[in-house]
Amino acid sequence: MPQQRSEETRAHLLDAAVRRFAISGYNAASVDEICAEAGVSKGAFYHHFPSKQAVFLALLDGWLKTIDAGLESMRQASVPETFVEMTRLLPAIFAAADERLPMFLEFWLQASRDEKIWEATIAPYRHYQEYFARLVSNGIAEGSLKPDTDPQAAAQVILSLAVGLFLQGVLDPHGADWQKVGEESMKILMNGLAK
Amino acid sequence: MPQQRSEETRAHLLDAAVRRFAISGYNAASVDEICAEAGVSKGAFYHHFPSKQAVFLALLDGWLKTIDAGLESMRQASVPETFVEMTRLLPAIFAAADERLPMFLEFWLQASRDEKIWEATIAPYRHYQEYFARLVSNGIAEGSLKPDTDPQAAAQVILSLAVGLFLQGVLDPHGADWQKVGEESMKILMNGLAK
DNA sequence: ATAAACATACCGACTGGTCGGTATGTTTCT
DNA sequence: AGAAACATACCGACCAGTCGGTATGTTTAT
Repeated sequence: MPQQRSEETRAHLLDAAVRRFAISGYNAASVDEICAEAGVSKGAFYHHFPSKQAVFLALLDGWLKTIDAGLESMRQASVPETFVEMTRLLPAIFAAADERLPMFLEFWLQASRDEKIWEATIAPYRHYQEYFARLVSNGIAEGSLKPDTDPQAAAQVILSLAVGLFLQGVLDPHGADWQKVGEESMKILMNGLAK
Repeated sequence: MPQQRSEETRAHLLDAAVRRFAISGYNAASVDEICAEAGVSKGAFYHHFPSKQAVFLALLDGWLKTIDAGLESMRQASVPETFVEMTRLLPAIFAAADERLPMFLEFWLQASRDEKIWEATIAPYRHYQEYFARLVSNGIAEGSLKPDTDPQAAAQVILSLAVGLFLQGVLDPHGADWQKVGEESMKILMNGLAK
């Protein structure tokens, strides 16, 4: 019977890793720490994962899939109004991050210094920008958006705003009424893009 | 006349620290590394600074002063148009950061986990938000801005956009035409806020 | 049926290396 | 002389990853 615990142990390790990474950060959280929290030995850790980075990448992969699933279900819900989609998508994209965003950011920083890791982990995020750019293009074609809007740039602005909002919101949770700021930012964005 | 080359050595250490922090990051850059780049010994380092963190705080302090100076000179230039001030201020605020932003972010992440460090280092940034909020309030009073705009929230949006833009621009320098994105974001922002 | 042969899951002591910081010099200026 | 301005050697803690070993399975040959 203990033989069958394999998957369970792996799950425990992943779960413990999330918590420790979220609390201490990717670098500060030691493998020993994670093992202690998972209640297993270091041997078990290295039996399931080849390295510390591998656990993080496994977690990251899971979040990316969650986000993609959210994006897909949103696409299938087929709300015709592009702006409504936009405003609903921004929270959805970051809902899978929440308190885990700081560790993701920490990893982002390290990845930005290592091109191989960057390409393998962060670069895939770029397709969200393409999605927003398409929404903007549709809006222009429909005539609901200002015709001189650059879709690529606008998409970048939307994503930048989202990143900035959540970055400040997560790292400075007591600094502002983020609910209100979120609504206000959407209002400004929509006013600025609408024809 | 100060004894020996004390001030010069200190300057060399600060200069070396900036470069190493920018290249390797705050944590990864070791004190030995910084000393080697500065061409002095570890003893010299700990003669001038009580700790590794102290060097970083000294650098941070310098940047904050640079930013404040830029803000002040901008205020004295007394451009009456609030929006013009705004669009000019955003680059000014981050001009002093540029390639040093990643290490600042790394420190930000660590500070967010330690309230004392946070209050001493990051919290003072909040006064920029007050400044933007005042600009928005003025705009509403003048009648050039939508009257239902929440100044605090709008200021937060402006700062969030700036943070998001520069974060993406610095960390993903090849990802977009950041000049164009910057202009586009200002256009959208101004359109969204103007009455 | 069962024992031998093998595979998987896990343990925990240990290693090699790193790094912030310190203790103890030595030199140089006043 | 004596204090400031360094230099050098070293300490102790930490930490990712390794490795020999064990316990608990599963498969295969008889």
